[in-house]
Amino acid sequence: MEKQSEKFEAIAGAAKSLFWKHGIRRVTIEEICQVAGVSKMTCYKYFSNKTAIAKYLIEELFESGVKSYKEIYNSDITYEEKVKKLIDLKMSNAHEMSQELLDDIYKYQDEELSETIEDIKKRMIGIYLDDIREAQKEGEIRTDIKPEFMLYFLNNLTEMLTDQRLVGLYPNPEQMIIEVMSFFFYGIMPRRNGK
Amino acid sequence: MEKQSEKFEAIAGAAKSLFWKHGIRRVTIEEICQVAGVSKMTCYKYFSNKTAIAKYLIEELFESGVKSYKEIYNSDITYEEKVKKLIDLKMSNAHEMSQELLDDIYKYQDEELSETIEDIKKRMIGIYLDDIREAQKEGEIRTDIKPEFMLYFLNNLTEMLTDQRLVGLYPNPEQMIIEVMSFFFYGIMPRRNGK
DNA sequence: ATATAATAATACTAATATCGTATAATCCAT
DNA sequence: ATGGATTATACGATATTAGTATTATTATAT
Repeated sequence: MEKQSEKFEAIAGAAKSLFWKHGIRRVTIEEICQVAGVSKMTCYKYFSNKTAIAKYLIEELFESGVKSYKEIYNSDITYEEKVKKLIDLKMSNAHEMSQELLDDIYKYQDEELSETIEDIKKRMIGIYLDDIREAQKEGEIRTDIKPEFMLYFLNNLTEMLTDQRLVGLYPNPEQMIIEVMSFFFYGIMPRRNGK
Repeated sequence: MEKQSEKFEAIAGAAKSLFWKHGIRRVTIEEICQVAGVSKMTCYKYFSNKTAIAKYLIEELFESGVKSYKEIYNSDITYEEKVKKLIDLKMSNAHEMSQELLDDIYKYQDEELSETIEDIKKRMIGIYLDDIREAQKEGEIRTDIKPEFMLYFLNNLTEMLTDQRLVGLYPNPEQMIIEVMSFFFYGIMPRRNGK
């Protein structure tokens, strides 16, 4: 898998646009080659099969995702700001891999691909949980909250933020995020003084 | 092809949503059955094969399209109003069959399906041309314009109206249609008096 | 210009997927 | 309970796709 080759990128790009549109099952190698403007032989030079392409794309997506996440998490802003920025990030990247595509991948029933995704999920959860625990140590979050609960709740939150029934209640997404964030940090009790 | 059966509609609906999303080639009969919640045998009871389903859907679309068109064309409003309403109709129905789907159908290389579409195109052109000629007789349109040119130009117009480069020039689609319509009816010369 | 490496084009077989049908089991209204 | 419709399952025939081998073409460096 030698990277930064023009052909390699062409194949990856073509595969991504096709996979993201139709799922993996429906797309054939030859189709990818055609869109990439590359012969089948060249494709097999870089990837052993369709799964390998999908695996590469998913891992690449994960890596760039973690990179963006870490950039925000390690930046020198308040915790509240970080959470807000992370939510913004997640919302703007919502199209990156839709639930529909994930479902399609699972339906595709490829052992290796499913494992890759499970593995990535575990790694992401690990990263998040570590950071939550760190935040607890730093006094940013109440320590009597289970990190796992917090993570679960955050996931739920991002789902809520794309739910049209909620979105419709606010004049714009910004307003919605501010209100949800405020609830997330301070609960429903009247706001206390200071931080 | 007995219509108004529950199963029949389920199959047609499932096929439509799948075809419209992925094109015809990528979708299998069994997949349609699964989404429709119907067994394969039942599917074959109503349709002899995938092409037959697609053909039915396309013809149905055409018929309802012609119906909407005729409703507007035969209504008791000015010609200018009719054209505006027809453009509105076409724009709101733009998703009904995208150029992308049409391309996909041609790529699918099914003789019967291509013939069906060609046939429908011809019938639509016939209807439009007849109505244009009638409008010329009624004095609604200059008689020194070839009906075929007018039809060609109208098609071009509707394409323009979905072109983002044009859409971006106006605060809203309404404004755009008004300006384009005005140009269509009166050309670029300063507006004359009366109709 | 020529040799060399990379890529494309073509053809091909094996594996896989899909089609379309037959059959038996199941559901469901009367 | 019975008949009609539907499903579930299995199946062979067909079509598609995967992956590889071979030859032709193109690009590139010398």
